[in-house]
Amino acid sequence: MAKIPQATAKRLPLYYRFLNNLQHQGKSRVSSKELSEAVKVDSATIRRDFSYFGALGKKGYGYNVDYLLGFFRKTLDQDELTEVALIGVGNLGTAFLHYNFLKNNNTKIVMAFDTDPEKIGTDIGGTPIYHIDDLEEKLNDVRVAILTVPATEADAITERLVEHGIEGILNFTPARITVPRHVRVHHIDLSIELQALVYFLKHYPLEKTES
Amino acid sequence: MAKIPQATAKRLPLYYRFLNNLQHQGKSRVSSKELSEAVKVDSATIRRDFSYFGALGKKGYGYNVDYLLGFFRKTLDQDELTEVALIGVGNLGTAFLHYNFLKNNNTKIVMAFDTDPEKIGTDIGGTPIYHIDDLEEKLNDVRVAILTVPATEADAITERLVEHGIEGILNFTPARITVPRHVRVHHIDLSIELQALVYFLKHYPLEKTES
DNA sequence: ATAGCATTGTGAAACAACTCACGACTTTTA
DNA sequence: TAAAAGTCGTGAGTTGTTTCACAATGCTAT
Repeated sequence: MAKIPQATAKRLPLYYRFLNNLQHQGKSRVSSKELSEAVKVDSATIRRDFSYFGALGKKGYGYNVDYLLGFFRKTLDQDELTEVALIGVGNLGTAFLHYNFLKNNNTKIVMAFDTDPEKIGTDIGGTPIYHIDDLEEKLNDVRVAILTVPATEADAITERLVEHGIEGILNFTPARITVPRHVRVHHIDLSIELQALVYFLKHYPLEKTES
Repeated sequence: MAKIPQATAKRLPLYYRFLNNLQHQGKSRVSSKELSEAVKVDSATIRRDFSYFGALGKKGYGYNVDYLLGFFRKTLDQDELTEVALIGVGNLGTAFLHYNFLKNNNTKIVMAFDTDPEKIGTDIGGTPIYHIDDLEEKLNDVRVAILTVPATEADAITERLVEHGIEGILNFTPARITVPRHVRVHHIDLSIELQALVYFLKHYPLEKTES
């Protein structure tokens, strides 16, 4: 399968989720136009995105929901479960643990780590919480971590994760962590997101007109 | 001031924060190369970003931290405080309320809303929590909202926010909310971010080499 | 002073993503 | 069966962003 643009890849889970909803509603067909309105992505972009996987639709008809969904399930490895570790069970971490039950997910948080003795040994939503000291012992072959610790801890823990052979980190701390090139890091910086929104509001006025 | 590329605008808060750190450390000069290593952005990109604001550096020397910082302070409206309302005081919402105290921020959450009677009337980190029924009464001229409610509530609350004249929404629900064109919405979908990371890990192998 | 070094600022090229617009084909309607 | 309507898939153009690479210039050391 040829390489898909990254921008497209980021939209796939969105499409997948919506198609799932449609299927549950019993809808069997959908057009790029309908999809567009629901997920707020231009219909031409949606058609282009789908076209990277071949001709999935029928002219004059649209897309068959079941077929499309089956296709995405394979493509997104929706069958295969990726195990994830959560580091840092503060408010943000806890939010993730509750999120965990979200359907249509090929990922599962299978363990969490913290230092708070109140939390160690308990579980949240079925996910056990271990002491961070036991990281190496418990981690086994988990390859993906969500980092929701205080920024000051980020570097030290990253180093341990890398040492253990982690492959991907979803970093919610403001620290820009340093990793070897074979480790993929996605940064989500909540403070920056808010500041960026505010900046755009002030400097990039939107149209005055209606929805 | 001419329009700055959006990609650049999103990086400004990052630069700003790091420069602030440098200043606190007493450093008075910095090069694009150093900056690059710290924030993980290519040094040419940093120079290009800065160049949109004019010639801020000195060849052969780098940038003066104080000067640069002063410049950004103005540019990012760092003096002006933007008030923000938080809708939904679950785990994620609570995380934001604790975040609130983050320095170097031109934004402040000044009120929060929920339906849980346990929470109404209390405050978290100094931010009062009101009942969502009182949204219109309390909101006053707050123009920006962070939406951390269950997905099922997203549309109804969005409508009320829009009706009240909100200008920007940072949406953490998986729902793709519908708003008039003059309202700016940024979506942050935690589940999608995780799935995208996993997808990239499987389909976009990184170099084997060292950091 | 002067030589050598470091670093910026930017033109131009490369890359990535989005959007338009339309031909081709299918479905629907009458 | 024929005409009309709907929708995909995509070539080509557009826009936005990153990166290269180097001349210009100021800094540092002696």
